[in-house]
Amino acid sequence: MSEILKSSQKMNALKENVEIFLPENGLEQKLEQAERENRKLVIKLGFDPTAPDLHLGHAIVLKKLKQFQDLGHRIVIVIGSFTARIGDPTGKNKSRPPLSKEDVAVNAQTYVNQLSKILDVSRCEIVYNSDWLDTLQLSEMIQLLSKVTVAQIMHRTDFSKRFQENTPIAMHELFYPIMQGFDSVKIQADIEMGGTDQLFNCTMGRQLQETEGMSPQIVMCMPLLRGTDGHEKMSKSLNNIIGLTDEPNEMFGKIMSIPDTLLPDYLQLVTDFSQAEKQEWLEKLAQGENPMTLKKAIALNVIGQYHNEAEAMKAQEFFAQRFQSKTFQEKNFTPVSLQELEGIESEVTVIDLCKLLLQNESKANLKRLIEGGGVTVNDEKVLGAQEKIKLETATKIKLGKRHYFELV
RNA sequence: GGGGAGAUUCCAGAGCGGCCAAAUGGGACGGACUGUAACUCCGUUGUAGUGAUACUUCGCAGGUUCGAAUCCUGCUCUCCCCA
Repeated sequence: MSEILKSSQKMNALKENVEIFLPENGLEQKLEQAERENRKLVIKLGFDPTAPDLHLGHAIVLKKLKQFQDLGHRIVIVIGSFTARIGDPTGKNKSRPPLSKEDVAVNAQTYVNQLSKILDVSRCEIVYNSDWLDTLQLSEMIQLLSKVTVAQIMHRTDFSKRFQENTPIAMHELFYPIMQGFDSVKIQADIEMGGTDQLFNCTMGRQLQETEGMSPQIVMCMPLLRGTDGHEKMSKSLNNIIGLTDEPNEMFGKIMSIPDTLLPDYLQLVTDFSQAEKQEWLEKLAQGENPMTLKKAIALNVIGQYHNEAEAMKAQEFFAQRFQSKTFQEKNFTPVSLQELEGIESEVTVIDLCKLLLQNESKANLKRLIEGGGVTVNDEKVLGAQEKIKLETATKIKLGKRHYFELV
C-alpha cells in the first residue's frame, strides 16, 4: 500500500467536491503511478483569455488545484491564446470578436493576478497554446483530425442538440475540442480539471494522448455553481457572477440575494467550513433555522477568504444598516460631496439630480424609476420627475433598491 | 450545383403598406409584501424632451409609395430537401 493511499482521509479531501472522475478509479492509479515513477503529476487547467473575471464558480476548480499544488504536484495553466480566437462552442451562436494579441496578453495578466487569490502563482507553470498551435502545419492538423470521428464529435451534447434544433454549427467549432485535447498531448498532462461542462473536451485529451502512445490523462470535473439568479450556471455573460475581486459590500449583498434553494450548494462548494460544520448547518436548516442566518454565515466566510475577517464584519454591518434597518433615516447612505456635483444651481429637478448620481443610466430610464416609485428623498417618495428639490447638506436620496446617497 | 423557407426590439416569437417604438411570453428593472430569499400582486421595459413631439430601431444597400418591419431589386448570413 502506498504512502498516499494509506491516508484515506487525505484521499477523501482530494475527492471532495469532485463530481466526475474519468476513469472512476483514475486518481488512485495516477497517484500510484507518480509514486512508482518517483515524479510529480502534471495537472492541467485551461482557460480562454476572453472574459478574465474569475468568480466563485472558478474558485471550486482552483481550490482543487491548490490541494494538489500543496502536495507538490505541477500545476500547468494553459492559456488558450490560440483557441480564444475560435471560441469554445457555447451553443449561443454568437460570433466572438477576435482577440488581438494585446487583448490576450492583458486578459492573461489579469487572470493570473486573480489566480493568486487562491493559488501560489509563482509555483504554477503558465503556458500559451498559441506557442504550438500557431505553427501547426496543415498536414499535422489533418493528421490530428484523422484520429477523431465525426460521430465522436457529434456525441458532445452541445453539438448534437444544436444539430437537432437546426441551429448552425460552424466547422471551426468542431475543432475546438480537438485543439484542447492536443494541449494535453503537448504538456503531457496527467490530470485535466474543469467544470462538468468540460467533460467532453477533456476526454478528447485522453484519446489524443493514447494515439500518441502516452498514458491518458484522467479527468476531474467539478460541479458547476449556479449564479445569483438561482438557475443558470455562474457566468459573466449571464451577469450572475460573484467575482473573486468584488468588493466586500458587493459580495455580501450578492450572497444575500441568492435564492434559498442554492444554499446547500453554496455551503458545500464555496465555503471553507469543515465537513462537520457543513453537516451541522444542514441539520439546523432541517430543524427550521432561518436560512438567512446561514446565508450570512456563508457571506462572512466567503469574504473572509477573498478579503479578510475584518472586512467581512464591516460588510455585514454595512448590509445590516443599509438594507435591514427598517427606518429610512437609520439607513446607511453613501456621502456625495455637493462640490463634486459640478456647476449646479441650488435647486434642481429630481430627474437631473438622479442623472448626476447615476450617470450611466439613461434619463428615460431614470424617469421610469421615479414614476415607478423608486425614488425617495428624505423619507418621502417623489413621483414627479420635474419636481424641484433644494440641494442642501443632509439631503438623503434613495434610488431603486440599491443606491443610497446623502449630500454633504 | 438545384429547389424551398427564413433573418423583428435582451431572448423566444407575432406583425406582412398607415391605428407599429412594434402583440404575447420569458428575462430585467421598479413598487407592495419580505429575509436585497421564495411566492403573489401591480407597473415599467429605444433615446431625447415638462409636454405636444422629434429622432434612431425590424439582417445590409438601394428602389417604389404621400407613407414601408410590411412591396420590389441586389447583397450577406442561416435552416431544410434533392444532387
